Amino acid sequence: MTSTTTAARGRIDKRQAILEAAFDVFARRGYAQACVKEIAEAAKVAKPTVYNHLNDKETLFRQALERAADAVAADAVAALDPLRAPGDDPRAAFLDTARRLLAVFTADRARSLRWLTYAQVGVFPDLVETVTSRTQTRLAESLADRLARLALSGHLHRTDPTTAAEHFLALLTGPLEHRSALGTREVTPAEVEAVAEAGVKVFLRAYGAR
Amino acid sequence: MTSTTTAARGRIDKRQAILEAAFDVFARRGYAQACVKEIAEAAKVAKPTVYNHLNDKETLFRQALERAADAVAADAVAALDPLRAPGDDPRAAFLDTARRLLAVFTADRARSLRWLTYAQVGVFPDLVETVTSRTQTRLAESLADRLARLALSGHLHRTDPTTAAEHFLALLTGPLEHRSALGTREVTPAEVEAVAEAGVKVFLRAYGAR
Amino acid sequence: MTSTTTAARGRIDKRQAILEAAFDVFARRGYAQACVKEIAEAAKVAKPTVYNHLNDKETLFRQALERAADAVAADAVAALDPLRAPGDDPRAAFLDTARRLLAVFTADRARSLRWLTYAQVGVFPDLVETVTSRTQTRLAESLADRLARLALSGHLHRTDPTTAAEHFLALLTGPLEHRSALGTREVTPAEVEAVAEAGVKVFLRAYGAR
Amino acid sequence: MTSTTTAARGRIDKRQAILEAAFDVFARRGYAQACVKEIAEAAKVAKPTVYNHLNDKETLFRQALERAADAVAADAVAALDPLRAPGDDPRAAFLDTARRLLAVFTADRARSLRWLTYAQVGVFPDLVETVTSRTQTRLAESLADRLARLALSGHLHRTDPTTAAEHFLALLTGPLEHRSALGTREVTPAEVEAVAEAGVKVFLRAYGAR
DNA sequence: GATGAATGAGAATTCATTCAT
DNA sequence: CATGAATGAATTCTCATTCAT
Repeated sequence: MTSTTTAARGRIDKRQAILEAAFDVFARRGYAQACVKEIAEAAKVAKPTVYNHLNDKETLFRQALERAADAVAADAVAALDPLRAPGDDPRAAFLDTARRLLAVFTADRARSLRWLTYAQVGVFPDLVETVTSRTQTRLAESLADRLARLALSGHLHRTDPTTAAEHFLALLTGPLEHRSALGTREVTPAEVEAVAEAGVKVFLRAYGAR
Repeated sequence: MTSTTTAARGRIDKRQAILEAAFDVFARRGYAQACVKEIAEAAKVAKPTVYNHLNDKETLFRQALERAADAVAADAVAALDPLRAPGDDPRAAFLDTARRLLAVFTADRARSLRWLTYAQVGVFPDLVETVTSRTQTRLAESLADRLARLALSGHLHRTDPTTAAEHFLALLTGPLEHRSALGTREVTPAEVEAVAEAGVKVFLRAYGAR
Repeated sequence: MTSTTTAARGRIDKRQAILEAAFDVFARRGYAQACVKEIAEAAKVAKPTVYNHLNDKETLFRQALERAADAVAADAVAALDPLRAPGDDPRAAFLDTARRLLAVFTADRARSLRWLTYAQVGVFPDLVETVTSRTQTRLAESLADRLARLALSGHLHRTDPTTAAEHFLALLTGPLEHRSALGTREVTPAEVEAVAEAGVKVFLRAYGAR
Repeated sequence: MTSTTTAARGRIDKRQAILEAAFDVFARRGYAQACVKEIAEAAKVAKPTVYNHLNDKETLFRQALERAADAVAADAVAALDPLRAPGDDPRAAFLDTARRLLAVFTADRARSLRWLTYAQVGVFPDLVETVTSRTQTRLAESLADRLARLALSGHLHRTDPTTAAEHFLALLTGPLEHRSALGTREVTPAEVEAVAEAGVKVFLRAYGAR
């Protein structure tokens, strides 16, 4: 009865488990240093099973990264929610968004994704395209949309929303990357808060109404 | 006497040649995919010679990266020169600096250095420290120094120069990385110019005097 | 009743299909390079079905070869028909037989069978026995029988018919193999005809009456 | 002093040893079943050394076969020597040659070479070309040359020496292959002698002077 | 000090074969 | 009986590293 369902789910589950394990191992070791054997063990599957589901080490890597990229993108875009209905005080909405975005960016998954993507720029350039378009670009565009509405409603100075979005994100991620030394140093919550506040302040001074 | 000198210089030259070749090959292939044989060939030396000069593949990598980091850092810090004596129009000085910095960041060496550093975050975390402290940190601090002087001399609003420096750099590198898709897409000179101008404009609107 | 019959026939058909597919794939790839998956696909069956019908890859190979050997042997022996009632002109009968035999030997199935048998001489020596006894030996003996009758009836010189049969076959297959470079080079019909004629001529000069 | 010589010879020796071991192992196991590890062990070398000298398993196979082919060819051509100066009794010279040729063909190396070549017809067709041209073709042509001279000197009937050569060889190898069941059955010296005598007898009856 | 040759360890990938359905 | 999924065992090949010259 449920047997087919179980079987199908079992297969899907196994695939998911493999991709998850793969992302973890890749994140820990890097693409080349990670070996399929270790991934298989982490996913509690036999090595050939990995090859049955994902033909290549390369495919495995790509799929794992794309999956992570989608998840990160979803989180990041969700972080823009406060800007939907900013109420009277846009500053609070921006600050809220900033905090949420920084939380997403400092989370393990996003950090690992950044590393892995960067690391393979030379080897799989098209993968970088895929990942960045699913994360950075999508996020930047969503943000640009919000900023455009805010400009229309008089909450922001009228300028190119694309550039404004780029700047908002840059003012958050730039200092964060700098302080965390590309994610190798722990950043205290206080520091994160400072980055958020400083970023929002500068952004609003440059782009705020009037 | 001269012979020893010549020999010593020859030895040093060979070492430099190896490190240079190593950086090129690592940049092209990535750490793990690069093989010592290829590096030796690129440096026109026999493989054991590489091992004579640099004990390990790891050592080779570290030294090559540190060497490149020093070069990039020197270029970047030099790009701050216009801010030394900004004259009457700080905007022009900032713009000049911005253009120079972007030129440095888009150059091959800096891009490769970024990739390689990011790529090995998981494997050699301390290397990231070394490289970032020699490049980003040093650059940020030099810039902060300049900004402090400019604030004192009334050319800038008085705020934390460290944060201001972070923001200035972020406003340039963030959009650049975004548009170049981490360096995989070519960025036109016009776009670079646009990034410089937009960044400087926002920076000055937020940090400019008055 | 009918259902059982149908089922049984279906089963047998499937078995035949598998063996046929197996022979094709083995012929194309060789024993070791051929993989069961490919055979299963060629037979339009699932892999485990192959194992249900034929326990082993080895069994599969043996059966496929034996089946092909029987077919080739039947063709070859049939090619001797003209020698049954040679009429007044034995030369014509020999020539006819020679042409038919050469046609059988150059056909794909016989060629593949030869290859595969030879190929596994070291691995399955007894298989060679089985196959050669079903093909070469059987053919040589049938031919010897015919030659004996022809000798009795005065159409041939009286000699050991076994040796004569060997020689007749050798005079055809030897040059054929030589000219086709073991079957890798295409042999034109004209060349085949030349081989047949030269072989028969020499055979009759040596073994013909008087 | 002799050091360089020793080193160079050492390298050459090692290469020869590898090729020899390879041929043995291939002959015993067949191409696909033979594993490089075993070859390396047989040659008393580390596995990578094999790869240093011969890039591929395929290259290894080809070189080993070509080497063996040259050796076999040399032996076979040498077996034709008696035909050079046949004296008054060509029959004796042919018989001598026949015996020698059969000795070459029944020797292990030639048998293995035949197997291996045949076995890979489907996989490396060009290798078959190479090997057969170095052995069969070369032998057939040398023999044809001798036969032409013998025809000119009146010892043989005048016919196409190429065909005659093919027939001579076929009359020897055909029965031999048949009786040895492609080399899997032992053939007694008496049988070999019988094959030689019968072959020569038939050949001379067909091609002898008058 | 520089080099050609050799090696030990390890990794991706493939495949015959077996479960569970 | 037929099949999709899973696995254990092997095998080819690569590479950092070390000798011997």
